[in-house]
Amino acid sequence: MGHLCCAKQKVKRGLWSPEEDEKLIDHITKHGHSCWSTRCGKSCRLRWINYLKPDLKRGSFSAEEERIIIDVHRILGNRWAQIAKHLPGRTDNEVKNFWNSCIKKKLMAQGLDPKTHNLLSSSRSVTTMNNNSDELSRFGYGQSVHPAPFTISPPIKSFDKMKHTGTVDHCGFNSVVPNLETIWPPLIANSNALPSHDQSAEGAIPVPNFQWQQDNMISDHQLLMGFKDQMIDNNSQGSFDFTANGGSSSSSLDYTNVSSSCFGHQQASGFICLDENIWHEEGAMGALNLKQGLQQGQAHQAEASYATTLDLDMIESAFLAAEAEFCSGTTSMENLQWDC
DNA sequence: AAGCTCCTCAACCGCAGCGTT
DNA sequence: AAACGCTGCGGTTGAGGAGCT
Repeated sequence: MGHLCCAKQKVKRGLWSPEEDEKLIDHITKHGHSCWSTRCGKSCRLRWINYLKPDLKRGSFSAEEERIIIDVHRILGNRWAQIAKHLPGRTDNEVKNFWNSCIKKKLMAQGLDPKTHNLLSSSRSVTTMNNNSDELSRFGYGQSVHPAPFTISPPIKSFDKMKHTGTVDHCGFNSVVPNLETIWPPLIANSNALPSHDQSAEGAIPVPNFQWQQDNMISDHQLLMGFKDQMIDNNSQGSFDFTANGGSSSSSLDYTNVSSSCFGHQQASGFICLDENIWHEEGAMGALNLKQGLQQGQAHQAEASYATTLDLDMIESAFLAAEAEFCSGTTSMENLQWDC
């Protein structure tokens, strides 16, 4: 490996000796980390950032860290530095190595494309989604499916698709769309239906099942569902949780910048963009589980307001702001949110 | 024990963006 | 405006260790 600047400066390259590490630590202790000179500056900087900094967490990644990496990667892609900001004590290099050596393989073993987090299988030929057992079993519903991570599209891309692809033309999306109801009118909700999802999660409040339909799809790969004016506890943050119908798996969506509102507000609105693998993994049915902050007894109101008017410009600007905040690392996955 | 393969991860490369001259 | 240097990032490499035959 020829490091250009090293070759020019005729400085040492290769693995670092303990003595050099000591020297570097000593130098930084005395002079700070803004003066790189003797060894190649670039190499020193890297050594410090990736290995010597005192606040670095060593050792293997925890299950929680792994989950965070997968979840953030789903949103940001290979932006390792951004991902690492959500893992205190971990470096971008470390996260990248862990992804390449471990997580990638795990996802592939689950039949998921590590780049898109979608199913690798090309058997996606949804034309009509009926609530019958054949259709449901075709998409895994009612069977024992492996726990499926939910895939959330990067919000900006979602909007690009919504606004610019022909796929949504039939929904009238290219014209001025006064409300989201025009693109997902048939969220069938039966207010009397009993929830059948996992209610064991603390604070979970069930809402009636609804049925995914092709009309709810905003592109070949995405579904859209929305909510409006959901009652929120004044003192808590509203967050939303998708739970597989039947309770086979649960994946928090808190961080997906899909939830909205809530501090100091009584009501929240927003929408959720879901990738196709939810369709596949969870079958035709899903249940929205309003996890925390919602007041008991408000489930019907939440259900009834799925398909009501939302201002797209407002949502887009909220998305942009949320993404910027999220990418800057100033917002953790747990509290990413915005006011509507 | 030797040889081989596979895996991990520290380190390097090349590029882009930014500030300074 | 152009040249230059610095910094930060994502992709890639390869040394060394573990495991297997």
